[in-house]
Amino acid sequence: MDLVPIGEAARLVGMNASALRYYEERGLVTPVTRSGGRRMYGRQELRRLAFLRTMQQLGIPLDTAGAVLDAPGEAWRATAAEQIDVLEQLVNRAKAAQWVLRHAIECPAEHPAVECETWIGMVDQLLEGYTFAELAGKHLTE
Amino acid sequence: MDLVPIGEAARLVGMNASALRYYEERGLVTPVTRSGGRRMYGRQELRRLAFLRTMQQLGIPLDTAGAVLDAPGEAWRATAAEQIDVLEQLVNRAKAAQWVLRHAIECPAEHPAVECETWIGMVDQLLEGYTFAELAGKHLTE
DNA sequence: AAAACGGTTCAACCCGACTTGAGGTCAAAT
DNA sequence: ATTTGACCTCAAGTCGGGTTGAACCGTTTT
Repeated sequence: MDLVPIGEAARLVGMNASALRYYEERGLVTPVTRSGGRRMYGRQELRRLAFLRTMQQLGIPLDTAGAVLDAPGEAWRATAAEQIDVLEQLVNRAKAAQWVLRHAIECPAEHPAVECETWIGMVDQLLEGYTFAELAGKHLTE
Repeated sequence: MDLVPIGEAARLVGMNASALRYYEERGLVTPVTRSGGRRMYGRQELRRLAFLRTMQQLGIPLDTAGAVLDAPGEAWRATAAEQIDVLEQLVNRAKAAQWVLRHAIECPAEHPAVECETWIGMVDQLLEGYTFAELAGKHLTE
């Protein structure tokens, strides 16, 4: 079965052993067995860890990610679908932020944030579409 | 100039007023002026807030995002370039996570995480490339 | 004139996600 | 035989990013 102890498991998934104990405490990943009190992890557990870590790094709360893995019956499908949307928005925002930054580093201006019209327009667009649609309206219409 | 007080500014950028005070305390965004003790924000400040908020939501620490806006001289260009890379990785991971989830919700298996070979293969790939390259080697080679 | 509204300060608290430290166990290497 | 290394538990601490609450201050509506 090729079971690995906590230190090795942690190394394999790129986390600290303390984090694995913490995940266990949270009920997210339980070692498949214990040999002489020591936690032993199998493939299945490493996969869970890797999945959870990936989602966590993307800003998905651990409990939400855990629900995709463990929600009873068909419930997990709904959670998974929601997370696809969350990730979609993440990707869009990240790309928008990249456009802004890419422009900035190519910009001849001393500092785009204050001098460059293109930067300014891009940042204003970053805002539009999320909560900021009113900017052009009520206030601040130069 | 169209200055707005803190509550309106917060509403426009989709944050709480308390967060704007906190950003000020951190030295990230200072109201352009105060009128009778009250913070007043202009366009420039709203843009800073929106940029910072966007970066923060993507997992970029506030200080790092602030450095893009304020690093002296040309230093900000290097920080910006780094953040483009960070965001690139973010996008790749998010897409990988989406693939896994998309497959999962289409999968006929009771629960992909335990039953579906495709899911398993995808999660294993999530790991490869980040710290997990050794999985196929040393341990756990079934 | 008094209540409501939106602002102010400051200190304290909260939350998620861990990490750290003290004190102990056990097996293998020196 | 003892030291080293990896593990154990449990309580407490840390860090980023805020929020909350108390006590207060000016307008402006009722």
